[in-house]
Amino acid sequence: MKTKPEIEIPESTEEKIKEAARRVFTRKGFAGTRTRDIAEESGFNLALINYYFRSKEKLFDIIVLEHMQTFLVSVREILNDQGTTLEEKILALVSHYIDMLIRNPDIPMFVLSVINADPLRVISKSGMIAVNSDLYVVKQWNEFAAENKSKINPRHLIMNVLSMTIFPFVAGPLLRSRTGMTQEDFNALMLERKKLIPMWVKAMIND
Amino acid sequence: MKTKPEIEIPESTEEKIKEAARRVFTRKGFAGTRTRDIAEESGFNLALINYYFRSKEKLFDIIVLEHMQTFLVSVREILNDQGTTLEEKILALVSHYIDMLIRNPDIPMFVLSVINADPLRVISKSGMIAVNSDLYVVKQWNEFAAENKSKINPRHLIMNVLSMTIFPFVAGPLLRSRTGMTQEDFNALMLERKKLIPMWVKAMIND
DNA sequence: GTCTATAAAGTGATAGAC
DNA sequence: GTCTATCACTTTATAGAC
Repeated sequence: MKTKPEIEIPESTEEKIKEAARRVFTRKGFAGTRTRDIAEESGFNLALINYYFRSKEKLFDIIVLEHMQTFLVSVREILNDQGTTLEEKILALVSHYIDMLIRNPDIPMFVLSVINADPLRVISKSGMIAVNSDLYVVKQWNEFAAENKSKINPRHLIMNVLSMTIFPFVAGPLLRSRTGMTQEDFNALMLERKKLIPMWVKAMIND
Repeated sequence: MKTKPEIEIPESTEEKIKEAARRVFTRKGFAGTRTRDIAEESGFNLALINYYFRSKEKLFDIIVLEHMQTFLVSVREILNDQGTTLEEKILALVSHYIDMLIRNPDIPMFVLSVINADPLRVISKSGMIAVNSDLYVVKQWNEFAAENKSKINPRHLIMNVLSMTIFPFVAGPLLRSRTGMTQEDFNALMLERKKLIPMWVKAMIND
């Protein structure tokens, strides 16, 4: 068994190409990206992309899977937490998403584009590590609704939470180009929403 | 002066190609569309596309402009109406958008993709027939806020209205593929929102 | 592993017949 | 106006040198 080298190995070529691919694919999509763009962005040659990843499509699938995971990871954990109330879950979900989206503002547009281009394919390829009806939050909501504490359709509720949280990032470039708002102004506005959205949603739940 | 023919002329070749282009571009974007796809979809030959529109890019620009207009038309009119209250404007806006989006569910994804790909280019090309600060609604809001009737930041308000109205259509394919919801179920849910969104927004305005 | 060179297929646009 | 055929160029992928 070989020992690991003592010092941190600088990023491998494979990893560098993958990162370059992530940047270019995320910005320009599959059809809009040429393997040459990725090669140039990575600082390596065209042939190396195929050496490491066999094809443009296989490399793209890897990026899609990564972004899906970024998008969905820890959501299940939040919704399945048996130690938090419904309201606390919404707060945690919104807060988690806004922090993540400020770090990765291009992901939602990318993910939605890919899904709209071919919903079935993405779901089969990514395994769709998603939110199903076994989640604790579903049981929790049913109990809550049974006690007649809210009449809002849970589909509207979840739609509103995700809409108010994610949509501003999808529409960000439009908003900024129209108002002259800087990236920092925009991020500050989004951070305000971490507290505001749960407040608005609470009002919806309580009629 | 030549007289117009008495009977309705059937759709011209030019118009048929444009409609085919609209369908294909809207679904697959600029880079993902081949001029051959448009030719096939239209039932005509490749060469005719260039005969009528000179290039793929020029044809694309026409489609973008059309969709921008569909997206923005009558919004200005609604917001500038001096005979309606703020609440009535929100109701009219949401109602108008939901009806339009049920008829054209693919437009928001297309428009947002194009804007995200190159915000400045789109705005210059489309003239961006948009909503500026001269609108009557701005004056109306300022008066409303001056009377201390609401403390909500109008940017959050407009973001919420647009998010809750438009985002479900962008995320529709994802939602439907996960829940097995049919197109009709989805549309019915959206129609419910014509009344619900203004109600929720009203609660936000009144703290 | 990484490069250059090139094959193989695809793509936007046009020439020219009808 | 509409078609077929083809040009000129791009793009993915691979072969083969180092």
